[in-house]
Amino acid sequence: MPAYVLVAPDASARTVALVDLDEHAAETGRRTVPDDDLPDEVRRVEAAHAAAPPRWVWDDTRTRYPALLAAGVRVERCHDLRLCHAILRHSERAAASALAQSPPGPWDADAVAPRPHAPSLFDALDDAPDPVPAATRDPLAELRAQLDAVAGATHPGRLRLLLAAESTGALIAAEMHHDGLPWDASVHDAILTDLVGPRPWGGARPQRLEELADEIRTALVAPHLNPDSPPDLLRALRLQGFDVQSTSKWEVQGLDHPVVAPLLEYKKLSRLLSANGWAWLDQWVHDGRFRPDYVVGGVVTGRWASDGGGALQLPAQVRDAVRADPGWRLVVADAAQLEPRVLAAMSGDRDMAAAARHADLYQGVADAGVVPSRKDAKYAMLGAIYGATSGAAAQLMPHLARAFPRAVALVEEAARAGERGDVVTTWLGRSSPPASEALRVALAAAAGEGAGADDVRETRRHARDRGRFTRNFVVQGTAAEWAMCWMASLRRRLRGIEGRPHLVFFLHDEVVVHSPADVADDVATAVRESADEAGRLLFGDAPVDFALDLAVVDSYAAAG
DNA sequence: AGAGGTCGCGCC
DNA sequence: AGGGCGCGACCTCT
Repeated sequence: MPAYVLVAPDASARTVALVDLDEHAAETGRRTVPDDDLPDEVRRVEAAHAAAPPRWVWDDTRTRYPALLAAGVRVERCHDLRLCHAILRHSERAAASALAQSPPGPWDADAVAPRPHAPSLFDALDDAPDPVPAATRDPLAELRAQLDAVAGATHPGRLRLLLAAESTGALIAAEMHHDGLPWDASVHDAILTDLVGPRPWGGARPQRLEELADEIRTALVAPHLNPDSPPDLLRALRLQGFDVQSTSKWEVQGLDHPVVAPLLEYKKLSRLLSANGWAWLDQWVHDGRFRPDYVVGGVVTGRWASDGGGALQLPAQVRDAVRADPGWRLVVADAAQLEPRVLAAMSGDRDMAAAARHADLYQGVADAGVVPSRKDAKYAMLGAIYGATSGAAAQLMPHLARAFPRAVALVEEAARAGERGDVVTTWLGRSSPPASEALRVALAAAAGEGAGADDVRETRRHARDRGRFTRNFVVQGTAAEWAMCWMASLRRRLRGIEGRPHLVFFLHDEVVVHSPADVADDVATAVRESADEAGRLLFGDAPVDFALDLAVVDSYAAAG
């Protein structure tokens, strides 16, 4: 059993204590190490336990790890008390634990002052007190509370895996920020120049956008129209006799008018320019690297969010600027139709798993004769997962329910639970937020006598909204767990490959590894083996394949 | 002037 | 259609 090593701030927060902890046994060997010496101490301990790497237990990877990375230290494993507390606090599977039953304390998010940024000049002027000083948080006591909660949980093994995956995610997020995504600013500049003309001086509109703005004004007979103003645009469209409710792409597309083509192109280009234009390049790309902050656990379902630069929304148009360094390659892999595969595995639906044996799951469903075409299969499957209530997807649902009764029943039950106001839980044990107070009150009122018809209708609508959320939650959340296990497994394998190939990007069901060219094939193998391992870690021997689309490329745009 | 809300649209 | 996000721009309110 590997030793736990605890990093604990003392009252002054200037030193840390290292404690060898054998699970619940008494601590031994407490030693106090000044913050400045921590990188060397970590290096020493990691080397001493190379065979069975220690698990560093600390309050918050976001605040601890960057300094270690800057000093050239990589930690093998950790337990992030902040992230794990958040999971255990809300998980139905640990609801009976002392941790879950205790009142909100210093480890709960809203009680802890966020400290994502480096101390700045203004911190000294900020007289708002830290709601919970770090010294009131006792990492050793919290670790014990968390281990107790896991030990007493239903499915403790799954919960343990979730906490390990989440914590490794925190390590990876910090490492990806540290290493950065290779970004060629000259390629990015060329893409922009090609689309809209050279970068204008100051805040002026680039040439192509100015031309399009003129075309729009002419077509709408509105010489002073500002195409960036939705109200202006809406007024002008209505003056042309169109009964439109908004200026959205979807509504404009349906119109028959000369303004449509230039307006849609204008929207596309101005969007690109404002989101990922020259200003973005200036702000986010330095020394050939894009370094967003990844926010582990930033989405309720367990997906990551990002902070800065819109890292998880990089449009296809600029992906060609992601280039491997000379002598390096990008290994790009995404899990094909991850969510339906996850649904097949978690529901134990063997017929759906058989369809997932096909590298293209949707084609597999079509081939099985469930629906006429691949396109129908995709619509139906996404409809089942997202909760389509109308249109083609809803029409296909009965076919899907007949062919894959267990899979459809799983999402239907999740939806019904959400509509009742219940909490739902992913495969590994992350629970959804509770229903809003408003919904609970409304449900209780609607169940009583004398409820007005309008109120009942409104309550049903609200309940169905939440049902769609909980339906999706169990699948999206479990897919996020699979992805985290995939990435954690990959990280471990990459450490065994020469030349330090490293993860540089993660996007829900897709990873990018920056790899020395001569080991790129080994990396590709590691990516595939990791996907298999993730499937086994979550679902054991469930006969579901997790197919990957994988490419070894110089440019991100060349993948997929 | 600044905060907060909404729209619109990029990604999965 | 239907779930989850982030972010910039515009707009309104204070």
